[in-house]
Amino acid sequence: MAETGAAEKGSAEASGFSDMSDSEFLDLEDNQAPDASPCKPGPSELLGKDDKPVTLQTWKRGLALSSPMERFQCKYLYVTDLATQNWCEQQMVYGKELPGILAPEQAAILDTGASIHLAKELEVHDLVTVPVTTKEDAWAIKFLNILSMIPSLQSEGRVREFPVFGEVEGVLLVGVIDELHYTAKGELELVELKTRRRPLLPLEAQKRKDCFQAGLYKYIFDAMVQGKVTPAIVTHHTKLSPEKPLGPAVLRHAQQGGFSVKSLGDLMELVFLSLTLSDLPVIDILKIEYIYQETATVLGTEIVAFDENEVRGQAQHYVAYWMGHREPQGVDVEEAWKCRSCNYADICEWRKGGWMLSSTLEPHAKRNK
DNA sequence: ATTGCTGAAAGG
Repeated sequence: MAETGAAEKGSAEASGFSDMSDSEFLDLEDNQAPDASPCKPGPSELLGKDDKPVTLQTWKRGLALSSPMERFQCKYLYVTDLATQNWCEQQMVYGKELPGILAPEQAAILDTGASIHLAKELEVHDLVTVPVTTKEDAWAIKFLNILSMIPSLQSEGRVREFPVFGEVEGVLLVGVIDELHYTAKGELELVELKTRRRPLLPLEAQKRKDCFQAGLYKYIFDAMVQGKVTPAIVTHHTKLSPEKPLGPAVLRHAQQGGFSVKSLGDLMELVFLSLTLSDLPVIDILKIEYIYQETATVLGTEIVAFDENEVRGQAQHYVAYWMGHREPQGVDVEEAWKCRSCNYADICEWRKGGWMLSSTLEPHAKRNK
């Protein structure tokens, strides 16, 4: 009785999925662990929580292999993984190693943000619960969502929670764009909504992280509509089986949406064609909106200047950690204030050794002051 | 194959 589930977000007008209850979806959200991630927790997972003993091979796979990508057993990364890395890479790593230790008040803030995002989404989509058992099913839902959203965007001019995926510096990056819409001028605008607990403008570090996140979305979305994200690339990273039969609920759903596909491979080809032949432009404008959670007041808006080389350069730096090309690093001394709100501050190796040491061993800086 | 598997983002 696999209780796996996925929520399909479809436009009511475009696909006629309007009459399904969303209560099931909400229950699903409540039961979800806060730190879901495409990576297994790593070492702690290998200590044999079921009856099976830890084999030498498993041990080696878990600990001796070089790259974090392998150690955490990830096939892909989330866009938010890299964004979190931008905030503090060391904190992101601890988050992967020791998941699920979030302070209650932090969790509450995230929860409120998630609710506001969901409410926004419900303004333009209906949520449909589709039971899935395999990862092929789960990806099929993602693809069906794209297939229904493209015509929605082109006819109604707006979609929310648009799935994106693409190869960035050798790894597959997966994410969801908050909102895409056409402006009055006919430009395609991405909106990244950020809700805030306090009615204050975001600090530079916050903006930097959010701009990077938005930039990554554009980088991936543009690649998708330009035909650079092929079914072969996706299957290569995810190890999906294009010929594996899809679950009955997923097949039924595809039919209801008017898509005659018999396999995941068909579906991927269809998505590829739809992305490249629907006259979708690249994203023209990147906008970040900061909203006060309590009153829904807009605190600030950032229009991000997209610099492809800049985004790719940053991505390259973060991916280098995942590939095992370099050790993780924490924040610079100037940003040590971030540690105040970090759950891992007291165990942080970077704090113990790294910056504290390097800052006291800077003879020139000391003497010149 | 003994060899599996993953909603992304939620904010600081």
